[in-house]
Amino acid sequence: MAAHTHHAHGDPAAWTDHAARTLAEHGTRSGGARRAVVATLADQDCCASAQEIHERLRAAGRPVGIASVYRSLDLLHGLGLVTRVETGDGVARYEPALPGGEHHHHLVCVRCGGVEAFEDDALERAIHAVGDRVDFDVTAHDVALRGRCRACRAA
Amino acid sequence: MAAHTHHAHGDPAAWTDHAARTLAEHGTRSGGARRAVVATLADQDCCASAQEIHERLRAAGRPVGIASVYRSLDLLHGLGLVTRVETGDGVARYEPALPGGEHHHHLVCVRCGGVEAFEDDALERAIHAVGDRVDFDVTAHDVALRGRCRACRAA
DNA sequence: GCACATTCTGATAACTGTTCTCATTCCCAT
DNA sequence: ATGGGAATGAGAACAGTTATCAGAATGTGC
Repeated sequence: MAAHTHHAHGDPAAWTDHAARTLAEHGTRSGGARRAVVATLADQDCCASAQEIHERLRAAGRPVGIASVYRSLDLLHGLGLVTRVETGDGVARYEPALPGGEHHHHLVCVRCGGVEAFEDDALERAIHAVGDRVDFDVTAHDVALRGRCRACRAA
Repeated sequence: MAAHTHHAHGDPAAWTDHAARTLAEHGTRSGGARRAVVATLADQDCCASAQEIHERLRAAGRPVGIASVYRSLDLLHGLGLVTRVETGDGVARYEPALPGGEHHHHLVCVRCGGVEAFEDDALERAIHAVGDRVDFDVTAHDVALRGRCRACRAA
């Protein structure tokens, strides 16, 4: 899992602004801890767990209580500002959700636990078709493909 | 979540036999606890958590240590005899995996936590197409649609 | 059928990720 | 500036899962 400078979610600043606006509209106050969590989310390439965010903040010299990290993520998720991703190892991961609704899905390596993102229009269309067909008011979906990443395939 | 007599996985006895055979080939001994877990899995309509299986066994007058339930599920999963399903509430659920590879996906109600199953060929095709396109050795996949079930939509 | 090596089992302790509690701090409308 | 209420952080509490270990069950070779 190398660090990337590329952001799969578009301009980080755009999402940060969008998040700040939505939070303000919701009537929340702007505390330092949540602002730090939002900044960390905006700056990440793919999904991160609460503990990873907590650790990243501590490393950046802006320690935030773990409870505040969980609280912030919960609030952001409730407002639709982040997507919760389950990779199957029992930890919840989060990533910024763009207002437009564009999103990606994940490839999870069963060996190293690494996560990569992919997008696929045909897959989205198939999922929406299912949603229309079914007696269920579908509001979200997620897809995880499991297997071995390039590095782990060799090993 | 009403109990159904319909089995989404075909003939329960067929899977039970398949499981027994695979376990024997793998060189495991046949203890009572694991046999009871296999029987419970075979008899269920959709995915169940370890704790649900534990409870079901206790209710049926065949109590099994919770550790044995987890151990059995882990072994069965390792042999590809069960599928692990993540519904997003932090608990792992399991259901029999048929040898042919036929499988379904899940509709998760975000309100009551209920789970329903669905199948869709177009979705499967789209997923396989992604698997071929991507630099990842995909061996499994799962899809969860989230929303409100019929009952919770009204509430 | 019997003895034996091994595996399986179950009670319980330990761990991990997450949520709850509550006293304190901080934000911001007034 | 100040007062009321939300936000924060430390730590306790919790749930699901995994590890440990002594005793019971399995099945193989005789």
